Amino acid sequence: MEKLITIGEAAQRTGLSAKMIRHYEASGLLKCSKRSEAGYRLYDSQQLQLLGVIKQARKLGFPIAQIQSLLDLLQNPDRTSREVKSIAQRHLNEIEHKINELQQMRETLKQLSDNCSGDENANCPILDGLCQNSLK
Amino acid sequence: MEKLITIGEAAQRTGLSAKMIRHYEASGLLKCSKRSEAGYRLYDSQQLQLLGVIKQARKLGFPIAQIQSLLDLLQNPDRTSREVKSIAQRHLNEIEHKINELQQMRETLKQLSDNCSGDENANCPILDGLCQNSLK
DNA sequence: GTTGACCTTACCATCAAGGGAAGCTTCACA
DNA sequence: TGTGAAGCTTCCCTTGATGGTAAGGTCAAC
Repeated sequence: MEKLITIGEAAQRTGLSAKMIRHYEASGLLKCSKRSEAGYRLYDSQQLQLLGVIKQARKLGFPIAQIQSLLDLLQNPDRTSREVKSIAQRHLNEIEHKINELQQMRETLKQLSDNCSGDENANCPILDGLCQNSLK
Repeated sequence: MEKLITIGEAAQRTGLSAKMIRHYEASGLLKCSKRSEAGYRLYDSQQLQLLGVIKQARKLGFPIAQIQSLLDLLQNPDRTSREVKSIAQRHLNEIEHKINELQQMRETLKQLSDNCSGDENANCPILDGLCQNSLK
């Protein structure tokens, strides 16, 4: 006899919020199979495990759609690690792209900021930089 | 006699989309002062300049609310560069925080990915990593 | 005078997350 | 047995920057 838990306990165990567990369900990630007579969602330990996977994947920044694919692969014994790695690689590229964008911003902003005295004076290289005419 | 331009030309000159110029106006960033008889927005060169500032600031990732403050300071002769620098510094911290988060994700993901053979095998360290039981 | 490019407003979607309302259920304790 | 608190349900709204689309008015060139 499998122990079933309510959404609140599942939330506590996984570190997700009950709100988000319902949201993931609505997004098609993990449909809850059982309900109590009163309509409460009931999760077994396998589903709890999958919720844990969702939590970990979100922590790594995977978008819902990719988590969907990962969950599918996880539950498919015919998967290949190539398929999994491909998803991870795509996400890794995405992450690196974002890092590059942010580093670009940081460099530019840091240069402007370093040139700014930050005192009572109205003159400001940061504003000057923003006014730099890039108009066509 | 100042030359006035329509939103389409302003968009072209600044690199913003007409859509976003209207959006910035709705957000209170830059209200367009003049309309043609037919109701078309008309921008003078000073406003075009400010739109350019908005464009540059967005390029650096500043959120609308901070751009609001920057525009206010830009147009206020009594500003101090300290105020400007403070805004830039806050945003810089924000950027660095995001970079750190992403780098964290990258490291973890890269480790998992490097351990994955990416072949026909079903066994996959990436999935194993995601299943890593973090349940309470 | 018609066509095509441009403008207007208004509404909807994205993405992950959360807020809050209104109403039902469960449980513990007096 | 009653009551109150805590937990659950669904539904709708908000965030932030951006884009899409629709329905309609305007302007200029041919």
